[in-house]
Amino acid sequence: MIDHLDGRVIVLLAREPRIGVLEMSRRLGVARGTVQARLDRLQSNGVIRGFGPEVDPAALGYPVTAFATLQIRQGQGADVRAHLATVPEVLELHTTTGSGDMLCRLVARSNADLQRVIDRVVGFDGIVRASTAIVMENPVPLRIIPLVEQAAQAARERDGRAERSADSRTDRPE
Amino acid sequence: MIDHLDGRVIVLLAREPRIGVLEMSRRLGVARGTVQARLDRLQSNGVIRGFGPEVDPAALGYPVTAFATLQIRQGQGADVRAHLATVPEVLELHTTTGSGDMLCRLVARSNADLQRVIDRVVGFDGIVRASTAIVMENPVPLRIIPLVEQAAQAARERDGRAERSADSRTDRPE
DNA sequence: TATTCGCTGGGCAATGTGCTCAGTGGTATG
DNA sequence: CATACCACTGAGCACATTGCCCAGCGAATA
Repeated sequence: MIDHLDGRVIVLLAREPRIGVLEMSRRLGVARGTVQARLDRLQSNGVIRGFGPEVDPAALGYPVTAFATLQIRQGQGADVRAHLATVPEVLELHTTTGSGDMLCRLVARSNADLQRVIDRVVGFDGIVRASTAIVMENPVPLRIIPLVEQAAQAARERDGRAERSADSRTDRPE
Repeated sequence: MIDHLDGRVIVLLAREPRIGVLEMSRRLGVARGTVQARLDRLQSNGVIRGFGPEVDPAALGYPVTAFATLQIRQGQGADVRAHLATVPEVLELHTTTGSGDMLCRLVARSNADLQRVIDRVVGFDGIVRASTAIVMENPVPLRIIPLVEQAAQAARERDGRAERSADSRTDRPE
């Protein structure tokens, strides 16, 4: 999937997002064209979806986050999805196995405002029941780097010794 | 919190992340320095946390996503948090109100692999029970733009008519 | 009225970008 | 074994962008 150099590119990019290709090539000890090519490949692979700004809902005035588990009336799934997509406070929606049918992440301006949001969310015919859990703390914010490092490490071991020699040239660790 | 111009900056940045400040200023019809200043302010405000690459776990070889609700033994919260932070497959962790005590997002290489991940997650003393919901579909991937637009619109209405005249040129308020 | 603040529009040197090229060493294919 | 292919290197080039400076302007504020 991705090799060790790819991993280092991603990690570096995650740490200093506004870094340029040239500076990256210097840090990684490879040629500029190589970094360029890796980046292009990672993006066309879909490994890197984009570089959108990470916006903090709290700073936007929505400090309350909650997760709602929804039970859907049979056959209404598509309508419910479309409905939820129109609610800006619904940041994310998944269909799941288990007791609930859908799980969505909500934000609101306050606990009181959350009531309004939930009313809007469940105020739709196909939704039978909703159970909500308000987020108090977020000890591990959404992260990907540990997984990238694990994937890169796995690649290193998979391609293993065969790469070692080339490795010392193309993939020097920092 | 943010005004209309801030909103446009964020939306534009979300749509074309690799765009430069100069090109932005052209698109938005304002001076380069203005965009520069707005961006700096948004970042120091914490509205924009960063521009980290968005990595797709599926493309990394982790196509299975799940949400686990954990029940924690009283007083073991801190230990559990520390434990979960060491598991790369734990992408996110929240403490919540409601029947569970924590909610975490997991990824795995397969359904079978998910078992391994869950075993690792719950294989820790402080965790009493875990209930897992596997994600089937993701009709609304994590998004923020609708919320940004709503916040920007709210600002526009809040500062309202008073700003109208200036608006067409400077797009001010805060 | 004087001050402050945000925005404009311009100019400047330094830097980075997109692009191209030849050369090299591994790896697969015939 | 020879060949083609692929990824990487290192270099060069024209061009655009950046970071930084400035003076001027209008509106809000004291």
